[in-house]
Amino acid sequence: MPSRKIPRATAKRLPVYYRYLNVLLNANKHRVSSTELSEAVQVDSATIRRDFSYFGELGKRGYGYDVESLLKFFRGILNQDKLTSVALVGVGSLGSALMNYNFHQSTNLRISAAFDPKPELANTIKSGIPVYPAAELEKQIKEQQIDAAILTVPGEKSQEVTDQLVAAGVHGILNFTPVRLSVPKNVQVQNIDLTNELQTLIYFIESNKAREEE
Amino acid sequence: MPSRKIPRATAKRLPVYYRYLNVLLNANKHRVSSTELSEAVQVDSATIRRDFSYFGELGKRGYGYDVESLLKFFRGILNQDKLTSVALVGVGSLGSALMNYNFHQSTNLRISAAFDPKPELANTIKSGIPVYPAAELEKQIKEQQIDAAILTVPGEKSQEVTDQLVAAGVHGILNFTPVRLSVPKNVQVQNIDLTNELQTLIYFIESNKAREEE
DNA sequence: TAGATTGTTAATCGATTAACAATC
DNA sequence: TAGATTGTTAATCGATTAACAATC
Repeated sequence: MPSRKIPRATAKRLPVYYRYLNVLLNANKHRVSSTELSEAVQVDSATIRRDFSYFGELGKRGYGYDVESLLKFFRGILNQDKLTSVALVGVGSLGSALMNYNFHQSTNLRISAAFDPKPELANTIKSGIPVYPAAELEKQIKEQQIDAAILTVPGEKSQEVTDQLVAAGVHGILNFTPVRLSVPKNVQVQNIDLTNELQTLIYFIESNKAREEE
Repeated sequence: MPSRKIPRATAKRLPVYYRYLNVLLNANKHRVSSTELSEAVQVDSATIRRDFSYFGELGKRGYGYDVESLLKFFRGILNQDKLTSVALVGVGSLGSALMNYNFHQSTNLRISAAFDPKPELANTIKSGIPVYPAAELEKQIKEQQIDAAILTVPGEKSQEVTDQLVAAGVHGILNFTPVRLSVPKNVQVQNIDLTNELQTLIYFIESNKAREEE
């Protein structure tokens, strides 16, 4: 039902488009051109048209794109037409913050189960999400047919927990630990390394300064 | 003292290399080849050699790279030879988690000031970091000569706060809000959009499944 | 028809990688 | 010298973008 092979760079922009289309809908706009979109999402208009074109001829020449139908289309592409349940493993301070984070408000995603080995957390409810002991990980993930997990455990535990997640049938991991996980090739990993991001930012700032001093 | 123009993709990998070199140092390894490094950091060995070569001839043919001297070199490149102070604006649950996050352990970075408009937080200390009222933002940033800020305010406030940060002299922002900030071109922004990351992950999982069913 | 904007061709750019001469 | 591994050339790949014919 979707289409051929979508470039990775395009896939990463889809949520950006999707979000802005929702903004337009709420503002009661019915049409939008690639140029208008371009300004709002800071992506070149030709790139936007190219991105859209991977999915077919979604616009009308001389007119632009119909907000509602485009939104409806992307809703399907991004699996936003059904609720997706996600697990979170590691209820430390970052994990807790993410449990409290409102993914659900803007998307059809929710964290439906959290796991942590600390006995005092077992079988409690945090930010409306049940917290299970680590031992129940496989059972719950299978029962709830969870496909994706957010990994916020300490780095030393991350590979071990990953193996358990994979064994339980998870196909994607959003990895907040600095460890490069090894997973079978049918499992997706997206790394979010906060230290690296901050370090890179500092690097760019400093090299920018150096460049300006010329 | 550094060198010419480093490609963006290379710059983003520098912290990854840096971290692993520290691991090697702690493990008392004195030399490493691009092939060994490649396995650990999951980057092609030719890419690693190319990356390093932007900074000069850092290795010895037939031998590899000397861990200690490479580390020393990258320490300079990544400004890890001096302490860098960073501000955090928006002490919500994500902000609090980041204040508690141990950037400082693995790098020479620390959050030295946090800001929040909530009166009950003003002039308290959280996770060892002083929290100032929003009104003191410009004053503190200037006094502490802070160059980079972590932005964890609600999306609606983000542009306003960004303008204040820029006015106060900040040159880089790690933006956790979904808003695409507009900043002067001498200011760096790195976006970390958690909702997008999760949505993209789900997209990849689903399209992988679709591909496997063939 | 005149004006606007798409979808796509072709050019360009940036990043990755295979392969190997240089050399420790 | 023989073996190993770099640094770099050249090829390839993937992503971006200018430009414009197609067409609403």
